[in-house]
Amino acid sequence: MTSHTRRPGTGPRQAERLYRVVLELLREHGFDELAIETVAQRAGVNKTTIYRWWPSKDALVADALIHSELLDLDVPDTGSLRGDLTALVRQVRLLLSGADTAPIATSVFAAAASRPELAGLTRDFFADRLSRERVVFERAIARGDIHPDTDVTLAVDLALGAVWTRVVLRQQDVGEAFDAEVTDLLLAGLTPRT
Amino acid sequence: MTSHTRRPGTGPRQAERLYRVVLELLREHGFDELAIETVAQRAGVNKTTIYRWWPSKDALVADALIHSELLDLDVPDTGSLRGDLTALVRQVRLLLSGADTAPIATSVFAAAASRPELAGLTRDFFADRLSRERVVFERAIARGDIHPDTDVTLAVDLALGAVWTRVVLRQQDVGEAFDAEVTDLLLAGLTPRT
Amino acid sequence: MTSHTRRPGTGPRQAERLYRVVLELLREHGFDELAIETVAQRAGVNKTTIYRWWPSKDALVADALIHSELLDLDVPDTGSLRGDLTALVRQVRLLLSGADTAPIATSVFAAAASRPELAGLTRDFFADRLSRERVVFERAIARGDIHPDTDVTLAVDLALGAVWTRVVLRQQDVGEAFDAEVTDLLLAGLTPRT
Amino acid sequence: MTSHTRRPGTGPRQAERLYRVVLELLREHGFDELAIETVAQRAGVNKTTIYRWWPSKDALVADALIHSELLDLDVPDTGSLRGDLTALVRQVRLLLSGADTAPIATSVFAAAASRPELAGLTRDFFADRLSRERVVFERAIARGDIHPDTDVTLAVDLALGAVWTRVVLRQQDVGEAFDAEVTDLLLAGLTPRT
DNA sequence: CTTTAAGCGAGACGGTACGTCGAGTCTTTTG
DNA sequence: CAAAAGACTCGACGTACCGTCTCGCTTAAAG
Repeated sequence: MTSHTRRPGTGPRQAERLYRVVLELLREHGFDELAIETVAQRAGVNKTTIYRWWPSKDALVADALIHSELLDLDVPDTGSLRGDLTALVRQVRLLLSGADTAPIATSVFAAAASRPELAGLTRDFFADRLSRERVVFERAIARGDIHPDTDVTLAVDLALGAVWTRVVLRQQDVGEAFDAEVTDLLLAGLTPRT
Repeated sequence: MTSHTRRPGTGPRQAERLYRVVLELLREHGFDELAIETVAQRAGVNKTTIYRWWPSKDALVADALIHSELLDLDVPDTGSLRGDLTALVRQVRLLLSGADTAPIATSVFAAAASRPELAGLTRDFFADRLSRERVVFERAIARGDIHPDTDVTLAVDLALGAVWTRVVLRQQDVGEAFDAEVTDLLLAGLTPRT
Repeated sequence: MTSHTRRPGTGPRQAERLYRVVLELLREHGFDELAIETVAQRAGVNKTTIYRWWPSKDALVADALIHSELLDLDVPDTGSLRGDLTALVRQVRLLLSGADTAPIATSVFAAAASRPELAGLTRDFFADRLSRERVVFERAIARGDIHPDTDVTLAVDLALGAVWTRVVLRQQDVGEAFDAEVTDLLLAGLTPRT
Repeated sequence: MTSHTRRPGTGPRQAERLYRVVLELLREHGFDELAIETVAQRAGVNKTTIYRWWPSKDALVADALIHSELLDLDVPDTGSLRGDLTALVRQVRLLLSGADTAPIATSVFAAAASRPELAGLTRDFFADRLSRERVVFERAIARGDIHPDTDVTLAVDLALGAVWTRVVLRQQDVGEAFDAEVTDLLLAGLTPRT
């Protein structure tokens, strides 16, 4: 995220290639099955070279993810809180259940539960998301759609958590309908009563 | 959960001891660090004996958890939906953040994301919970507190997911206040407007 | 050398095969180039199995040598000290310069200079030899050929050392003539003057 | 030994420093443990720089030794063969067992057994010594102390070898007495009988 | 009360990946 | 443009667990 300015010719020359392979392998086998040896082989890079630059598999994976677009977030601006919320839920749902992203995202965020180095990544990722999702709520407050004191974090946690629970814990497939349902329930809870 | 009726003298004689050790080790190091060799050593049981009865670490852990009281749920009946909901959230929160249970529950449920054998356990566990939590909502419907068509699963997913998100993904400590906040927001979403 | 009586089915089952391979590889490449991985591969044995029984390459090599006939010594009894001495020098010369034995013996004894585990082997080997060579001198003393106070160790060291120096340090090929020359000079030094 | 005459400013500018470090490290850890990487680090020189000038560790060590005074020999001239011989044996003994020189000399000469580049050094060293030790014997011959046809090489090999055997192979500490004993035995063998 | 099968302990093994070390080569930058 | 710095490949190291197999001893219920 920060771009360390290094003396030229310095730093891991094969980083790009490695990141690509890491993401591929994550997609194919998930985080647990990811072996550094495999990364090295498939990238045509020596194992030693990997260990020279990353102290652990976790660090490498974290870097690969940070470097990828996988965790990028589009802050929606549809004009209504309902539209924006639905869009947010949809994004998370796709991340956690899309064929390409699910194996990566779920296995990494899950692994983060017991791995300090990934925990950092995960915390940052969700904090970063939150700070940008906040905008959506601020616009809603400005429009008078919801109460100014709304606990944004809590709302986001409910929405995000619903997706995680349904998709990861209950292992059920859900579609667009789910986005709407979550939005509805949440909206009902947030919208001030007349 | 099903209790296989075996001819007596049949089946793993050391099961109890093993389950105890597994839970101890899960508590101390989490699921990832749990090694069958360690279980065998600490239980004073030969590794072969474990493999005779359980095909994998996952199966052993699943059995140990099923056999324990760790995942038991007390269906609350406080007289009000608010009270019941708060109690439910509280239980989950304690499970996922209590010093004794957190390392076990989070590491196992997280691991389930990529391990079929644990996935079954997890799915069953949450399905089982859900079927019993349902009662709480049925009582509320009977009392006329919420609409009869309420999507109970969705409500539970929001509540449960909020806890998971906050505690596991954001890695933040929360207390009783959180239970109430989640309950409030949810209740507001569920309660019919005049 | 001692044959540990073990409970049956106990101990390294592949020892024989490994010893054979170790000696082969020593012969082909010398001690320095000997890699445990290579031993394992060529013996069709897993690396782990080797490390289970021998703590180090040195220990394995030591065992392989002890187990072999390579270091065996034939105590000569030709009737004269000259004959016996010549035979002894000859044996050492062949050991240190024979196509089959030289790479093994020289590389191992040389390596012993800086490796405690081989040092033991080497010391024992030469001590053992000495104690048996002593007989030759005792017979000579009995015959009155040499003085009873002859320093046997010293004499042996001169003989043995001459071979080592010429063959290993000077890297010169020598033949039977050398045995006789060494014997002559030594004999002249040992034989009492009239 | 040969001092390559180079155009000034050409050639390894850090040679002196490297030689010093090599000798230090040899003294501390012996030849086997000597790593080029360590030499580079301790000398504050890049590894590449070393490889530019020396094709291998062996070559570097050989040069370092040639450049040092460690292998220098003082040709003794005490007036008697006995005195000269004792002095020669003494020198070798000190070289092979002195705290400063032993780790270097034994580990390098031993390694030479299996390393062509060091073999050259070793051969040269002992050949050079021999040619200078020869003087001692020539003086003795001139004095009529020993027979003109004396095989000098053989005599030297016995003396030198006795030290190597005792010190390196048998790993025993010896003192001045040893020098005298070797000398005595040898002298008895060399001196013509009346 | 004994006998017989289920359960178990003990020991050895092949296998995969780990994280590290050092050798030696190649490429890029700098003085 | 030569020398130094930096990145790299390669092979082996010694370790940790995995999961499997064989064999012979316990032990407890059923005859």
